[in-house]
Amino acid sequence: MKTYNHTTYALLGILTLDCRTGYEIKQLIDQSLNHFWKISYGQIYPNLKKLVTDGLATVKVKSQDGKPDRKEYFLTTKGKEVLQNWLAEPLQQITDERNEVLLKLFFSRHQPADQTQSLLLHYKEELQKKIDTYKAIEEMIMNWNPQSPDATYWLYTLDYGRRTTRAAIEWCEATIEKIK
Amino acid sequence: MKTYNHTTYALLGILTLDCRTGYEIKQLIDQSLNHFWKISYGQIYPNLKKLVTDGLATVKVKSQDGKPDRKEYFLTTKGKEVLQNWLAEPLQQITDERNEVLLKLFFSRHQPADQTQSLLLHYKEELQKKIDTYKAIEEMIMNWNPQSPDATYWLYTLDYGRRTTRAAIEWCEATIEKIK
DNA sequence: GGTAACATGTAAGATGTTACATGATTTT
DNA sequence: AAAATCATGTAACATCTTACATGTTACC
Repeated sequence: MKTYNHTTYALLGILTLDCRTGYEIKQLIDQSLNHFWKISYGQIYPNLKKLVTDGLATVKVKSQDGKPDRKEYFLTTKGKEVLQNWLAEPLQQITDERNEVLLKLFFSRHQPADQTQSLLLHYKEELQKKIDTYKAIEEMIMNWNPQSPDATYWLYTLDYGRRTTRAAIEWCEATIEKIK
Repeated sequence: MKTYNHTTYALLGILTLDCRTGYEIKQLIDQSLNHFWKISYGQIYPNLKKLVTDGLATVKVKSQDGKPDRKEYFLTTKGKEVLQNWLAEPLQQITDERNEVLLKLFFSRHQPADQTQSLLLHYKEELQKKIDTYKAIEEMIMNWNPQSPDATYWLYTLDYGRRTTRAAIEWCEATIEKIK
């Protein structure tokens, strides 16, 4: 069985929603997957094209008056199959963490203690902003369609973000105290 | 001020330890930074070379009998400065998460509930293995040199891993329950 | 005799980011 | 008049992974 990259799977998943153009996909990701998955136009457009050549999607060009043309993408049966097969596959990586704060902290004996403290303080503030974003995402999901069978799963991913971010904030506080 | 990539900063940091060759660096990272920073030989060797051409390190070739030649790298004053400047800089990204489990979960209405449960169960098991690794890393740090001024910071990074992983495990348990 | 540990490296390919390019309409 | 929104895309570059290539010694 052929394998595709993660970007492809993300696109296949999003196409099961009513999200059809590159532009819409980018927006949806920025609004609801952004906390655990990012994607740029430089990935979206070439990969959408590839979906079509691989037979995973079809495309229809729609002219709109007053607005630019839209290229609407639709999953094929094969595309849906590939998505479901991927879901059923075991995980490849658990987490692909690359944490810049921890990298800096690891070498922090080479800087004064107060500099390390402000590093952690800054990090804590960013994490608190993240918590605020989660609130905004939750509201967006609820406004969108809370009865949708998708919504339940989306809220689970949010809960993950909240719990782990909260744990990280607590770690920040504890570590700032220890450094004092 | 010129900027370098993260791999370069990681190498500069490691060269402040008594870790001098590409091989040793790889080992150290696999043993103690691995939970938040990974690196491959394909990054290490070319980047070490670049450190020298950029004037951040010098290299001495040592012949050993019975063993292959070692190329030992040493930080220059400029190298130490670049490291310290980077430590003092504000963070570029908070976290660069790309979480495959969450990506799958986000689209999990396209698979049966029991498949999603086993996805989470598998994830939970992997997280528990991670907790075990933290224990092993802690022992390694304590055996190495617990009095070292570095060790304190290393333990902080470990604590981060433990706290956030524990939170993730709790989330797994709660979410598996909810899906039932 | 085989494998693990020691040791250095390259080449190809996959993947991702950033900046640029275009252009209409709508809102401020 | 300027900026934001809608909409599509590319090219250059940065970065990372994987597989391959090479060779010795020590241990089982």
